[in-house]
Amino acid sequence: MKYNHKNIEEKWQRIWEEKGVFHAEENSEKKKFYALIEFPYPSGQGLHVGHPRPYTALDVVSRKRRLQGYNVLYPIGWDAFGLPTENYAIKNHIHPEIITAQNIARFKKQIQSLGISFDWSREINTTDPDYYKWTQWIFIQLYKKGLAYKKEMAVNWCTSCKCVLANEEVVNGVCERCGSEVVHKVKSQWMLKITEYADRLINDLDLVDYPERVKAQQKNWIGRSTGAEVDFTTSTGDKLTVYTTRPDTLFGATYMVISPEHPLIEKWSDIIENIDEIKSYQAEASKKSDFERTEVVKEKTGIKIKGVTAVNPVNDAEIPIFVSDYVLVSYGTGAIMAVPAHDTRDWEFAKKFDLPIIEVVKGGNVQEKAFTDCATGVMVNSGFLNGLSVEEAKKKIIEFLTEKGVGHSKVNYKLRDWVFSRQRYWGEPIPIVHCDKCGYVPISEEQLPLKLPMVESYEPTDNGESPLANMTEWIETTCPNCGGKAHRETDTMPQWAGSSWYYLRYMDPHNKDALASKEALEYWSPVDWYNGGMEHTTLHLLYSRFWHKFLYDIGVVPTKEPYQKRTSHGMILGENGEKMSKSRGNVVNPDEIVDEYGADTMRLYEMFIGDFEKSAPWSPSSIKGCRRFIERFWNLQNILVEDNLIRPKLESPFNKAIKKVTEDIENIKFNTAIAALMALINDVTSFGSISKKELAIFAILLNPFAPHVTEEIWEVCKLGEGIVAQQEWPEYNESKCREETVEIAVQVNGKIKTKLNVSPEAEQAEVLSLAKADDSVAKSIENMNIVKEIYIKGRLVNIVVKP
RNA sequence: GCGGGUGUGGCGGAAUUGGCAGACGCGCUAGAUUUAGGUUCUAGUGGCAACACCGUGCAGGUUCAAGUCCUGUCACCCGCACCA
Repeated sequence: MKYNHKNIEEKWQRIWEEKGVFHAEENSEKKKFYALIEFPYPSGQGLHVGHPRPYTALDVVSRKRRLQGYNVLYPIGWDAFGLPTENYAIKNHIHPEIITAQNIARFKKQIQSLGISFDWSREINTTDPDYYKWTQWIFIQLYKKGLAYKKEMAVNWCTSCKCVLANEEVVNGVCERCGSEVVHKVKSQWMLKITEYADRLINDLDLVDYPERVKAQQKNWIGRSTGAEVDFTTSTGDKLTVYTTRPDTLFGATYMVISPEHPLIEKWSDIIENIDEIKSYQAEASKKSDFERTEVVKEKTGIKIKGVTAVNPVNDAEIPIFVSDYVLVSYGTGAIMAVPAHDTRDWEFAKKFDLPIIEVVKGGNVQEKAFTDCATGVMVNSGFLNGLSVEEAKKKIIEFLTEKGVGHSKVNYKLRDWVFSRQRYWGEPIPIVHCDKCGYVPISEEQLPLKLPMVESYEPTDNGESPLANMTEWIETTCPNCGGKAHRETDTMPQWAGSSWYYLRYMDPHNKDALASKEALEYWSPVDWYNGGMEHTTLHLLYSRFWHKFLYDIGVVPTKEPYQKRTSHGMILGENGEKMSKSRGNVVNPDEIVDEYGADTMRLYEMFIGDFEKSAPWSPSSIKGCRRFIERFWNLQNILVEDNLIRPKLESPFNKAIKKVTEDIENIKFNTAIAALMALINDVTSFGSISKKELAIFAILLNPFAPHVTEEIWEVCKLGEGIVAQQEWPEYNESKCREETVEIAVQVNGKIKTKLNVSPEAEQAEVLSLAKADDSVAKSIENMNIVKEIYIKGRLVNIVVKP
């Protein structure tokens, strides 16, 4: 009876689909469980073996939850807008819609061959107008609440994609997607005020169960810092405001630095004596790409502004002002007070330009290097702050500044508002028109969806306009407000738009009147378990938390947070330990594995490969071990006996296995759950037979990992009513997990001498006398004084002796 | 520099409150079955000639007992980074 995975797997996939076994129930009385994986981008490459890892993991959880009596929602869809499809369309002159449909068909077939228990009746697609209607609707709500706004600003411009990027999409100064150079370009862009939610995005992390590394990374990205804004007056009579986290060091501020883009330079252009020099510095700074600006170990550069000075508000000292690109225009106020004694960057700058360094916190040698690690120090050279601790000085100086009206405490964030426009074709059209009279006006909600027009060419234009800009008939429209002439916005939304709310659509995917019904949102919210990649922590995960909080504020969703629990899978690497990629030539296609070994083997190996949260290299030979296990399981029917009970000898192995598998799945320790099942099969085969009852339990335990073979054996061996997927998850009995005898170690002075088989309940005296009866133990304690005797029940005894 | 993480056999990886290091799998060795290869089964498999001894990145410490706790240190990975 050789196991024929092809016939059997196809058969069960067909049965599940026909019976709708994995469809989430409507109006159910059962407790709900909502499991979510990040929906894939259907690329032209098809799946590689990394994709199924998270799908299988949450499939295991979902299948287990169904067996535990939950109404489970485990959906899938397609995040199908995006650049690769558009680029392929341009190259091959095929409409992106057609390519998307082809790619989806391929992905779907591949995923279905794995037997993942997705509810395909709820499949969604972000490029479907019935879907993006609601993406546009959310944008209009954001606009109405003042959270979407248009701004002329320097944006990240990818020279190859010819498109604007969000800060989050720029990695090491290059485009995250294509690796090309990113430069700054001033453009009018749609922006979303994610910064308004910065505090809540940090604080509400306390409400959710995310891995520490995810929380830390989000907090780090948002970058909240508490400090003060301080106004310096200048010799021109202007106010120059700086942001500092160390207002306590104000007496040590010996000069100021403003960024090359600071607006006061323009204002002072007639007064500054060396304006030409400053202008050329500005020009140089603006030419630099992000890549050059972020290059490490760069020496500080800068120019002193001649003809303008500032006055330190605490001691009226007159100090010089410099222009330098080490001060960023986009953070704080674009200007700093420099305290070289206690800041490394200021110190380097001061040394180079020979500026005074005044120690204001005792403890370091500030002429040698900046003393920055000074949170516990005492203030010196600081007038009325002298003798205070840093903490006290901070409070006191803020009081002082506030009273004088020259400063106040201030919270700052590294997080920037979200650049939301893309100059591309294959995205959701932004549902706004511009009217000369009324300005920007959203189109009326009845007119949604605003569909993408069919065009001949999707080429990005060289002048930085979207391809839609050439579509005159589509652009020209009337103003929904005044009925006058107006033209449509030609930019589209970024790929992150559709994925910022898709989990809500799954709850009620066919709803025509709302993104989802109130009832569905109430019943299914929040997502109970969301698994996704670490690379989305500061992109998708942060963006969707922001949108969700907004929807909560306007009363659309019932929970503050979208995802209750987040886990993150490790990457599956190529055989050579490197990241799988086409260019490295180490990509493994799951189709080959499914074809040769079957979906069950593939699934099992994906889960057994290593710790789910860590990356692991693909190993073709290790897969064989999983196939062997499936076959050994299948062959259990050869030693099946008719008994319908668990035989006493196997009570402990079965109870232990149930406990281990039950707990390990919850703790995302899939690898050890499988190891426990392998250990169980070793116990059973060495015992020599398996009863119907035992095989039934085994089949249910293994079912979440290997659903096809377990269904088949259930049917062939007539193990019970219905199919495995409709059974109940087995219970274990803690007291029956114990063996009749346990092997305990016998140590003398912590060194193992022998091992004993005793009852787990054996008393100390009994075990010790047995231990001392052993030859090697007796030899070790001969002529020695016994100092101490330790007995840990079921584990070991240790006899401590001294000469 | 800041934040997070990881170091255990030839390989992937196990190890509850400190309590037998190496579960489970791969690979390897030997034997059985087979015409052969493969498959399957049985036994073995941290190092070493060893029942001694040595072994969880390295150096100390606490303890009857340390992969696990403490102090110091090294290496690697991920994220952020001239963020005032």
